[in-house]
Amino acid sequence: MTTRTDAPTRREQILREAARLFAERGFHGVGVDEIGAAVGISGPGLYRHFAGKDAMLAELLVGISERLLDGGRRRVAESDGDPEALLSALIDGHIDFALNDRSLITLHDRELDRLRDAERKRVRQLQRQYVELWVDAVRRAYPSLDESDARAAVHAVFGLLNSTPHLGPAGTLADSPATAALLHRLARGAFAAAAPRTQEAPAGAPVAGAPAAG
Amino acid sequence: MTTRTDAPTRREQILREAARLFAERGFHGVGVDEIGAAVGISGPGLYRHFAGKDAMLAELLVGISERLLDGGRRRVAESDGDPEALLSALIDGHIDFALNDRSLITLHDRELDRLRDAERKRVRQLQRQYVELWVDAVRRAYPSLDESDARAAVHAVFGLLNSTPHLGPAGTLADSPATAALLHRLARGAFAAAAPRTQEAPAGAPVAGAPAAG
DNA sequence: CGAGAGCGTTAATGAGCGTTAACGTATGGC
DNA sequence: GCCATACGTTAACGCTCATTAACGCTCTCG
Repeated sequence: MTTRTDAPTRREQILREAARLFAERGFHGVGVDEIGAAVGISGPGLYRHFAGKDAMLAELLVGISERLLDGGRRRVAESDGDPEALLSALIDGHIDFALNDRSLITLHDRELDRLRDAERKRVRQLQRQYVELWVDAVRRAYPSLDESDARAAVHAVFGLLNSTPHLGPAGTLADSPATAALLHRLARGAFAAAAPRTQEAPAGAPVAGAPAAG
Repeated sequence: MTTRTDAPTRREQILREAARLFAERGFHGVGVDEIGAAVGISGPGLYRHFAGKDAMLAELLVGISERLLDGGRRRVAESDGDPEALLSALIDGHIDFALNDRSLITLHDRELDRLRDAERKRVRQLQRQYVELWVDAVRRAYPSLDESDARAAVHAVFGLLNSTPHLGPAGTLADSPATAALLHRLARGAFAAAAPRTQEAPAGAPVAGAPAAG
């Protein structure tokens, strides 16, 4: 938790506002004038800080992916070996991020295709590493899960945790500790149910309806 | 399952391709020429079938929302009163949709803001009704859940089920019945874990790490 | 003081794109 | 046979918008 005390630089200010606007109306739906206006300067003034609109998006997306991966790695490193605790820590970390940076979460999987090849590859690689980090943790906690199921479950739980933007306007009770705890329970419950009945992970309700789909 | 046998009309053809393209590159990222090319006509020829690009998006989004809500209502009507079975049926229905119409799922929560006021309101209203239908079903299955938690859980499970676009390119093993079954288990597990320990819904693993989020 | 870096401004440029105009071509009923 | 309708076409038009040009202001450092 390295908290910053110095004032946010103009650059950071721009990035934050751009993230908000991109999340609200999409990359193509936001004009540079609008971004400028959001920080009190107008239009082309942004070019003193960024090479272009694309560069802002790239920096945002790469930054998000790096932060997520770094956080995940840190938690793995700090883990004492208890797989359950590690999984809980990963979930909490992701929830923190999802609740505090909703707009970044929205961007993360929405505007990736708008990047140039180099940056898109880099972001995808970071995302992949983050996913695999989770997959390892999940499989350690639920050894009966095979790899592809674990990966699908991880993607699904990301979808679950990233649902925070749909919880209502930011700043309401939606981002309370209670919501964080609820999301945590949901994620744990999902993982527990992913493993097809094992002895060490007593999961799932007594199987009411036949779950077979299709 | 009202299967159509007659050939797809040009209109439908256009809608399907537009959905795919919008999902891939975003509404603003796709030009009318591109949509036209995808169905073998070019650019302005589309205007014989639609009033404009906006109209295509509107018809897609309204259509999705109506289909989802109708399906949900049908399953409620067909329910024999068993809340567990109803919830399972709703989940299966949503999974079917998510697996078979990935691009529509993607559009559903991504491009809503690009609609004009009237249509946006209509879509939101349909979505709200669909959510409330689920909330009712969930609360019947898990009476100990209070309403706002149930609603948050429903949104989260939608996020979980709608993660299918992230499962890899369509047509792979990702949209197999096994994946559907896995998603079903994940959703049920999440709901079961949402309710804070009740006697009738034996949920959750033996609470390994302290789930409190910081 | 004076030079130059850092930041902004407004005006112009130029491409992309949704939409409309104007103009064919088949088809099917009277 | 002929007119209307359905469905396309290509060629403008006009607007939006990212980017660049050209031009200040205001510090700070020598």
